[in-house]
This record gives sequence, structure tokens and C-alpha cells, in this order.
Amino acid sequence: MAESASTQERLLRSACEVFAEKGYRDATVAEICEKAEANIAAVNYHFGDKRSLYDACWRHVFRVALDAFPLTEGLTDKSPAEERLRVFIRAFVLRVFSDGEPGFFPRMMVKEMAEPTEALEAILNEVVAPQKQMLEDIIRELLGEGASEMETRACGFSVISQCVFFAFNKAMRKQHFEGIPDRDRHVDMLAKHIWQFALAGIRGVRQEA
Amino acid sequence: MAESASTQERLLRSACEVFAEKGYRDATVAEICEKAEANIAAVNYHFGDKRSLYDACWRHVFRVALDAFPLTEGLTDKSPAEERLRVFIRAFVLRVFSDGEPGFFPRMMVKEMAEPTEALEAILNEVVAPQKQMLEDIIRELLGEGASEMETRACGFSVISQCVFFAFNKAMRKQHFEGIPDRDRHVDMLAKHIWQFALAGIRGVRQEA
DNA sequence: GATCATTTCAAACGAGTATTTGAATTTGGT
DNA sequence: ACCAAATTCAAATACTCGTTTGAAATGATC
Repeated sequence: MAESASTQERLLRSACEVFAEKGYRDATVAEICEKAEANIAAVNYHFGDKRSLYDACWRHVFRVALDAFPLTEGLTDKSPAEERLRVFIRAFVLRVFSDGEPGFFPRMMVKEMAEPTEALEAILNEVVAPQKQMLEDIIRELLGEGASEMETRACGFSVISQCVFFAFNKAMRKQHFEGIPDRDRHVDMLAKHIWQFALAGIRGVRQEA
Repeated sequence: MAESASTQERLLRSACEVFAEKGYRDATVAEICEKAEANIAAVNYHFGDKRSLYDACWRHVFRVALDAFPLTEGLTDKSPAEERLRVFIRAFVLRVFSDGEPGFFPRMMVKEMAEPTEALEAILNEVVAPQKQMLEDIIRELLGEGASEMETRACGFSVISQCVFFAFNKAMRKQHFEGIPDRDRHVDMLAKHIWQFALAGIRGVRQEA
């Protein structure tokens, strides 16, 4: 951890890393402090307690992910729904496979969903709800006028579940890439696959109705 | 917990319940014993330690899920791939939404994937690998001769990720059902949605290639 | 009904971990 | 250079939780 940054910053960064890898419960403040080259008491001095540090991490990783991979990159108000869906999915997948800070957000999210802490409800409201809204707006457009709210929700879930899947753990990401040399290109291909699969799926649902 | 069963049985059942709800780390033997109306030392007496109890739970929930919702229910050797996919997905989804014992398996699985214990590797080999194989066999058939191994894997992941998604936690399942009276029927509809979405997705991928 | 093995129990123990403490050190302002 | 505030530090504390222990209760066998 770079000793150029302030102790508080170093703590925040190493905490995000550890929380993203292990989840809230399995992360220890001892490990976080060690990685930040700070004293064991530094967390309490700078953040109050472990939970407040966790909250600070959420705010941080959320902002970083949004910064590094915005879900509307390069789009205009009048970009077609297909294109908006492509960008949304691609940004999501790039986050998930990022080895750096932008990857912390989806990983913390999966940990939190699997083993919720008190923070979950706030996260659902402040973080996932807007993204869900954005996605469903796209899908509603793709489904056309006749789409029911239930169909829209269902298709939204179908897309999101694919985007999130590989955030589970490193072993799964590794396994999916075994024997593949050019990792970045393959992430792109995966994003493209999800996009095509989802577009076809949505059209299938539309025809059925 | 029924006091008709033996202490060992009661422990196993309540342990599955708690592990499925909270994951290995957040589950406490105190809570498990309390729910089983057994003494705090009962786990060690009957199973040795918490980890061995966890292993026993895995064996149990796996068997129960396979029993209650087999992935090939009612199929013959020559059932068409579409039908095999439908049954596979439906059984998976029914497990996920089961409030009873069959639901414990996918929930423990998601917890384990999000925050792995030492048990993960064995589970991947003994449990998920065969199911993955089965699913990819179906998909390979649907994709036709020209399908690459990578496309097959990608479509397999697209299906599984949707099946698993709602195993994350109760809040998500609840949210998806809010305002819907007939829950069982809606689970069926969700399974059908995933099936249609997946079939269309697979066909989309096939056409692209 | 006596004896021995099995099971249950309350209490204690020990390891791991978040938090507190108060002294020591560093920093920033004058 | 000096003071005061901010920060760092090692050690102590408090709490949770898995595990152990030895005695008590229960059940099985003869």
C-alpha cells in the first residue's frame, strides 16, 4: 500500500480490497490495518468502528465503479435501446472482471446479497434501485407497448443475473478463462454474448406475448 | 423442531436451516442447538465439530433436493432438448423457491460460492460438475453441430445464472413476489420465463454463428 | 434390579477479534 | 523553539463463539 497517501486513505483502500474479497464478517480489522501499514487502532481512530469503515467503503467503491465504468458511456439521449443495453451490460461485466478498484463494487454487492448485513437495505434503495430502473426502462422499450410490468421485471432480472454471476469469486472467473490467452478480449466477448443472448431472449418474450 | 426425531436428526435439520439462511460463518452452534432443542454440547457429541456437521448438512440437503426435484423428472432417453431444458430449469427454480428442505441446497450453494469454505472444492467437483455437464449436453444439442465449446459454456452460464439468482436471500424473493397472490403459480411462470428467454437466447447465439 | 454404556447437561475454557486506553510521538501554528 | 492538537502505538479489555470437561441422567443388558 502506497505510503504517500494518508493513513485514512490507505485504510479505506485496503478495507475495500479485503471486504470485496472476504465479505464483512470474514474481513478482520487486523488484516485491513496490516495491509494499510497502519496500527491496529487506526480504524477506530479514523472511522469509529468496523461498521462505519464498511459504510465508507460502500460509498467509495460505488463512486469508483460509476466513475470507471459508467453505465451510459458514450450514449446520447436518443441512442437506440439495443445500444443502451449493450453499453449497460458491457460496463457491468467490465466492473465484475476488473482486478482493481472498480471490481470491488460488484464483489461487495454479491457478498452483501448472499450474507446481508445491516447495510443491505440502504444499498438496495440507494444503489440497486436506480440501476434497476435504468435497465427496466431499456427493456420496456425493447419489449414494446404490449409489455406487462411483470414481463419487464422478469427480463430485467434475466439480464442482471447474468451480469452479476462471475462476481461470486475468483475461482469461477479463473475457471471460465482457463486456457484463454487474451483475457481482456475474452471479457469483451462475454459481454457481447450476454448482450446477444439477452436481446434474443427479450425478443422471444415479446413474440410470445 | 419435532421432538419425535432423535437428537442427531433434529440437529442436522436445524443446522441445514441455519446454514442455508446465514452461511457457515454466521451460523452459530448455539443457535443450531437451540432450534433443535438440544444442549450446546450436542453438536460435538454427535458430529465432532461444526465443520463435520456442515459436511453432513451438505450430503443431506443435496440428497433431499435431488429427491424432491430431480432435474430429469418425467423425461425419457429420447425427450427433445427443449423439453429437457424446460425440466432442468423448472426443477432448479422450484428448489430455489421452496421454503422447506429442498430450498436449503441452492441457498447453501450460493453462500458457499460467495464466501467459500474448505468445502467448496469438493462441492464443485461432486455436485456442480455433473449438473453443469448435463446442462451443457442439452445446450450443445440445441446449438447444433456448428457450436464451439466456448459458445456452449457461455450459454450454460447464461441459463444457470438465472436459475441461481433468487437463491441469494429471502428479501429478493419476497420483493419479486410483492403484490402477487398466488405464489406457486408465479414460480411456475418464472420458470417458464427463464425457459423461453433461454431458448430464444440460445437460438440467437446459434444464428449469429 | 444391578451394572455398564450412552446420552444430556451446565459450566468452564480457550482462541479469535473488535474496541478501548493512555502514553508516546508527530504535526502544525505562532 | 514551544505549545497544543492530531496522530500513532503497544498493551489491555471485553465480547463472541467453538470446544472441552466431568458429573448427572437415561437407557440397555444380564
